[in-house]
Parts: sequence; structure tokens; C-alpha cells
Amino acid sequence: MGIKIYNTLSGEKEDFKPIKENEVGIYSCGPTVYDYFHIGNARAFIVPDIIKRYLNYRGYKIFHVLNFTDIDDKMIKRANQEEVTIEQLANRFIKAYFEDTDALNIRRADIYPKATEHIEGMIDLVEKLIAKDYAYSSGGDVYFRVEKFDEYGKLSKQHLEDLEAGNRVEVSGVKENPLDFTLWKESKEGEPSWESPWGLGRPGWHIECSVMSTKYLGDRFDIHTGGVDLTFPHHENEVAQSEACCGHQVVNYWVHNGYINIDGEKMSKSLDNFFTIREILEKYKAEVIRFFLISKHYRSPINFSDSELDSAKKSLGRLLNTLDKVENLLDLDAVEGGGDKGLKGLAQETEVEFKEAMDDDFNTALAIAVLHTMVKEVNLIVNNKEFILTEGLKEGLKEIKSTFESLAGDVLGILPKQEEAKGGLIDPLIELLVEVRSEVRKNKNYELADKIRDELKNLGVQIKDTPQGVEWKLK
RNA sequence: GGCGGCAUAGCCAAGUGGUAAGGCCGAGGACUGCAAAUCCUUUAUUCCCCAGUUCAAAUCUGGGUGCCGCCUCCA
Repeated sequence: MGIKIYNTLSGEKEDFKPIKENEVGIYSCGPTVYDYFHIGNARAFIVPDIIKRYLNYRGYKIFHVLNFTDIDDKMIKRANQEEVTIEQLANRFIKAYFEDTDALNIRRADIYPKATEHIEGMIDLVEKLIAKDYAYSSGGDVYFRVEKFDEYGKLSKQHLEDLEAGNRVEVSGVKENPLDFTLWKESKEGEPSWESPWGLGRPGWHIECSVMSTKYLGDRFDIHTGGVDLTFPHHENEVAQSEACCGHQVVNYWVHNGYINIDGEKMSKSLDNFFTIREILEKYKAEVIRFFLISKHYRSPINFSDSELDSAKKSLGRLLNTLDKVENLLDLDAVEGGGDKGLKGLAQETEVEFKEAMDDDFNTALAIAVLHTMVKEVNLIVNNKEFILTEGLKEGLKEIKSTFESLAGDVLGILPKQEEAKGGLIDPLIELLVEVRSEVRKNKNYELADKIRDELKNLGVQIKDTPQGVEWKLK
């Protein structure tokens, strides 16, 4: 039993075999840093995050490259609008990128190359392609000669003839074929530009990924990720450039995530129907957003709405409640003896099933269901009327806790960040109040007890009276 | 027009040959001094339609219908 990954290239799930025994190279198409990123972009960052986390869990080391596109039409346009330099614009949104991805509990890549820092490599690649006759210069521009690359279309399953028949590409007299795409572009007055053998210009969009991916991962690497919309033309062109140059396959597994839709329509910056992750983080916690995004398979489209987020919040809350419950129980004194009531077995079983789900093309939806099933079993034991906390049971609960933390926390990243207040003055103070209230309740002074409860609630502390004593948590 | 994908309960969603996971909502119940919170039980004779293959199909094949995406910047 191994990991299977759906490969866009073959259109099938394939057994995952990394090039190196223990290390996996991953390249992800990162953001164009001209704006805050939206929930759709977030998905494209969380998908590789989950893949990395899971492969990590399965014992692989990861080397992950995620690029910043910091030069293109959108960058130029926005910089002009805001009257800042392109570099200032880039720096601002790269900073924002890190703030937002950190908030979303997305683990950092190993390296974040920027397009503008790899111009030389791009020029090199273009020259090689010209030398091999895969590219030609025309005026100050350089184009890729699509017909020369026999396998053009293999990634997106497009046929050259069909593309031409239905093409919406503007016809340009300088191209041999309307589908030839730009490798290098002569710069216009006032645009940023670099010296090149073809005069002052700037790189086309697709070339940067070919250069940066192979520079840091070698000319054969394991996984390339991105949103489905990048399949054509971006990734198709990337394949053409890289393989025309190397003469062999470069990327082994192409992984594409589905869209986020709004009311059934794709969310995108160009349609202006998007929500930035910053806006959403004001209403929902990071773990809820993550949970929402991974509660469906990564290749399926997801419809975004508040009611969906609410549903995700409750579903996650159910998992978290049980973890809280387990943690509270582990802090209590237990009577000696007793068995684990099958909890250790349950933990093991859960881990096996979780692994099976994730092995199958990262089926996070199923993996979450596995966790829910575990939680249900635990609840049945822990909430039973005749429940007695024994040492044996605590052993079992420890297993449950560590399994849960490993799977939900390390792999899925849906456990809330530890409260900063822990270890501070806050906890003991709340404990004290809770104790006082318990005393007051014993004396049936419910008026005062309720007052304490209500006041604490106003302060964001929720009190729960349970058969095993009083539990509380910060909301 | 070409290519790709999807269609499972009120909603979200797993499930690629063996007789429908899970979550949300709803309903009932438990717990409680009252609450809040939580937990439990329950919710598809059936998987868009038609035909076929098979002992057996949500799952395979053929046809149809509907929706979405890509072919243009886009995660």
C-alpha cells in the first residue's frame, strides 16, 4: 500500500514514486504579488501544504519551492495606479502573503524565488530554445514555436488544430502561429526592463516557472502544484519550454486543485467577486477556514458561503470538543485499574484508516470522516452515565489524544493554536473563580453562582457543569 | 466548435462491481437548581434519465439531459 496521486499529465491516479528515496521536490505556482490573496488563492496554498504535511508524516523530507511573480502586466498596472515602484508593491504584498499564510497555519516553503531575481536564467533559457530552433525572435520579442514541440498539448489534452480552430488569441503579424507564446517581450516606454540579446525587454510569464523550478529542484523533480486554471496555457507552456530545453520529462506529477466558486461561479480577481483571506479571517478562525477548504476533495470545486463556513465551524467544533474533554479527563485523578475500553485499538484503527484515506490522492474529506468516527466512539465511552475514570482508561485516552494531535494537528493543521494565556496569570485566576462558584453552588446560592457564570461568559470564558466536574474554556 | 470535469438525502460530502461513510440542519431524548454548552438516537429501499453487460452496478458500457471549467489575465 502506497500513496497514489492523481496526475493531470496521465489523467489517472498513479502510484507515487519519488525520484530520491526519501526526499520529495515540490514546486508551487505562487502569487503575483500585486494584491492581498483571496480564498481561492488560499486553496492553492493549502493544497500543497497538506501534501507536504502528509508526505512528512509518511516519512519523506520535503524541499518546497514557491515563487513570487513580481513582474508582469498586473504588477505594472497596479504600481502605476498606486504610484509606487514595482519593487515597493512587491515587497508590500510579499509581506502580506507571509502574514496571511502564517495566520492560516501554512508551513513555509524552503525557498521563495522571485521572478525579477532570475532574469539572467530566463535569458539563458530563451537563448537555448532559440539555438534549438524551438524559439524565434521577431522584432524585440521572442516567441516559442509551438508546432516544433510535438507533444504540445499533452498536459491539458488539447490538440493544436482544435486550439487554432477555436482560438481567441489575438492575431499578431509578428507570430508564425497565433498560438506561439511570448518568451521575451520588448518593453514599452516607461516599463521596467532588462538588457537582453534582443534589446530592452522583460520576460513572458511562463518562462519564470521553468527557470526557477529547475534551478532549485533540478531538471527532474517530483511534484508541481497549481490551480486548475493554470493548466492551460501556463503549465502547458511551461512543459513545452522545460522539456524542449532538457529533452526529457521534467515534472513527474502535476497536481491541480479545483476552484472556489461564489454562487456557482468561479471566484477570481478579474470577475471581482472575491473575498480576501483577511476579510474572512475577521469572521472565522484560521482552523475553520482550513477545515472548510479540506472538507472536500482538493480537485472538486467548492462553493463558498457563510452557511458553508458555519457548517464547517460546527463540524470542527465537534472534533475539538471531544479533544477538550479528553484533555480535561487526563488532568483528573483516576481510580486504579480498569481497562482502556478498546481506546488504544480505536486509536490504531483510526490511524490506519486515516492513512488509507490520505494515501488515496489525499482524500481529506474521508480522512476527516475517520476522525469523526473516532470522536463518536470516544464520546460514547466518555459520556456514558456509568462512566468511571480509571487509570487504564486514562492510558487509552492518552493514545487517543496523541493520535488526534498527530492527525488533526500535524497533518491536517486544523487544531487551534495554543492559547498565549497559558502559563500566565489568567488560568489560575479563572480556576479560582470556578472553584469559588462551585462552593457557592454547593450552598445553593444560585444567584451568585449564576452571576459569576454570566460575568465570566461576558469575559469570554465558558463554564460547563458536567457530571465529572466543572470545565471551562476560553471562547 | 474543441477539450476536461461534475450530477449521491433539505444542504455539504465520501464512496469505481457486492448491496449507500461522515458533517450541517430538522425531530426526539439525556444531562442540569436553572442555563449554556455538550452528548446520544434518528433522517436516502436508493445514488439525473433511458438502455445494456453481470449472479450482482451509485460504481462498467452506450445514448440522453443538466451544470461547471479551460481554450484570454487568472489559484
